[in-house]
Amino acid sequence: MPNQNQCPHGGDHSESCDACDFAPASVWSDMPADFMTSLAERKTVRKLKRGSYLFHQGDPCDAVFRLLSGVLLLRKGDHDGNSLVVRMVRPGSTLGYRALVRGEVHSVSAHCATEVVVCHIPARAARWAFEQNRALERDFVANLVRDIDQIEDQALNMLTLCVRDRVLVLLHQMAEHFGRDEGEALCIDTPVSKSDMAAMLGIARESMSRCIRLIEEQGLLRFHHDGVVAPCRKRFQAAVDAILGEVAPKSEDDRPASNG
Amino acid sequence: MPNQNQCPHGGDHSESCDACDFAPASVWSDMPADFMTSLAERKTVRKLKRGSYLFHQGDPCDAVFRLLSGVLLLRKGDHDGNSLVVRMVRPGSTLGYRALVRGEVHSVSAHCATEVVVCHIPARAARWAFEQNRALERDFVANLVRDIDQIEDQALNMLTLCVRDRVLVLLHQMAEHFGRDEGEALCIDTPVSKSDMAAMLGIARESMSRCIRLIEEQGLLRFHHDGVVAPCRKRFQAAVDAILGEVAPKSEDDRPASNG
DNA sequence: GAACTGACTTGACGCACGTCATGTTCCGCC
DNA sequence: GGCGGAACATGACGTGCGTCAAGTCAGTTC
Repeated sequence: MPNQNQCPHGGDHSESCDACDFAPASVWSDMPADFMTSLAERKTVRKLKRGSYLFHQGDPCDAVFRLLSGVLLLRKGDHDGNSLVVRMVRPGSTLGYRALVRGEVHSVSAHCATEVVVCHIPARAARWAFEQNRALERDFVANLVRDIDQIEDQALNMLTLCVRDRVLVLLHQMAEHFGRDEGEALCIDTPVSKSDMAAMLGIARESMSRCIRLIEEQGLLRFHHDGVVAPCRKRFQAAVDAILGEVAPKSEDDRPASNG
Repeated sequence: MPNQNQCPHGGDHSESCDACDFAPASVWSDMPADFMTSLAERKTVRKLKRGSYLFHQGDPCDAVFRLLSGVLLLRKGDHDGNSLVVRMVRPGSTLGYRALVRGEVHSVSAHCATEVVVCHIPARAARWAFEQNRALERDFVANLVRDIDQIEDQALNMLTLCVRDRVLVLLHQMAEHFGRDEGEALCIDTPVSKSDMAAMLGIARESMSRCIRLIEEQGLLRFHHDGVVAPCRKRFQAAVDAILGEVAPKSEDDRPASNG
């Protein structure tokens, strides 16, 4: 992968907002400078506290957002405690695009799992940007497709896996973005609470607790209040591979599968 | 060796091929005539028997398809019996677009629940079409977004609803497209078997059977080998409303359902 | 420190649903 | 007609997980 263009926020711009969108590995990263400057004039930065909402399910969609820092949880259902977390949004992602395309209302609520900083791009500015720049739109579509794939995979996991396996898979996914190696071990700085994780998996908080104990007894992971540690990364990886291997064999070999 | 009637351009189907994409309520319907003519030269019609596959999970994506008649089930998992049905594709829909965007392989298998006729549009022709016609691409993206919403709703239902409710909701969705009024009653000509429905809901076939008996005892529906009948449409509707009202307190279901 | 509060844990219990095993019905085929 | 194989149905049984109810722990406030 091409390693990486630095953020050109060399001090030309007084606000962090002006720098935000030049982060690497973003749909915005390849846009011409004048285009970005022009876009920068139309956007603002917002900071939200943990627990607050960026937008609610049912709100009209009047902007797209790029998440600069923190973690958002997209919740569906009643915007009170019992909702289900559809997706976790990490820094660098842009959201609200779907509702923009639909031109309707948000189908999810965006809940701040941590303190959050977002770049707010008004719908008109976003539409203008797409009009100006077809490559940008293409990138968004590609993101959209990735989203669907992810959602489908997740839905499949939810339906086919038991709670223990769901927890392991979720933490494995989190490790991709929040994990760091420490010798043999793998430390995952989970940005969300255990309750939130339960909501992401569509399970009861109590089940989550029981499951945590089970996983700890099996020696796969150790849970602390500020994160999760896999004492042996390979063992953890092997466990996850075993889970996902069963669901999607994907290989060509037609096993006899003498079912029944 | 399965004898898939691969129907090349020519023979009896050449005419229907040229006509196929001009069906109303389609992403293709607003395209200029010369554009469509040009596109028509690049596509072919294929006919597949019930039970065969249009493409398999893992196959490279080399085309998009528009379903002309019949019903396809997009399955995920092992391509044997135990797979889960991710989505049902009805005539008029175009599929394979996501894999085209990704430029990778199909993430699902397309299984013919009935005899099926599709219009086969090679990937290059599709890309050419998008290049030529931005509105077409926009429409596809809009479809994509609708897909996501649908998948998310479905996933939410799967997680939150009990089996009985899932069955009722599924049949309610089917009624939108395959239902017809007969006085007080509502007849749903289900294009898929009960086993397939079970796979769509992620439940065991036996659970489906038990659930059918329960629903019949409650007088909501009556199942026959060639379809399902709701003796009283309003009562059925009320039952579904009660189910969805709890889960999604937002505004009512607003699907154009313009396709026939 | 004590009291309070929210996040998490633990146990008891029940039920919905999957699994296994065995009918039953339907339908094509010789 | 009778046979054989799908598709479906039914019953027995085990269990995973949700629910309820209590208990523990950590961080806050006074």
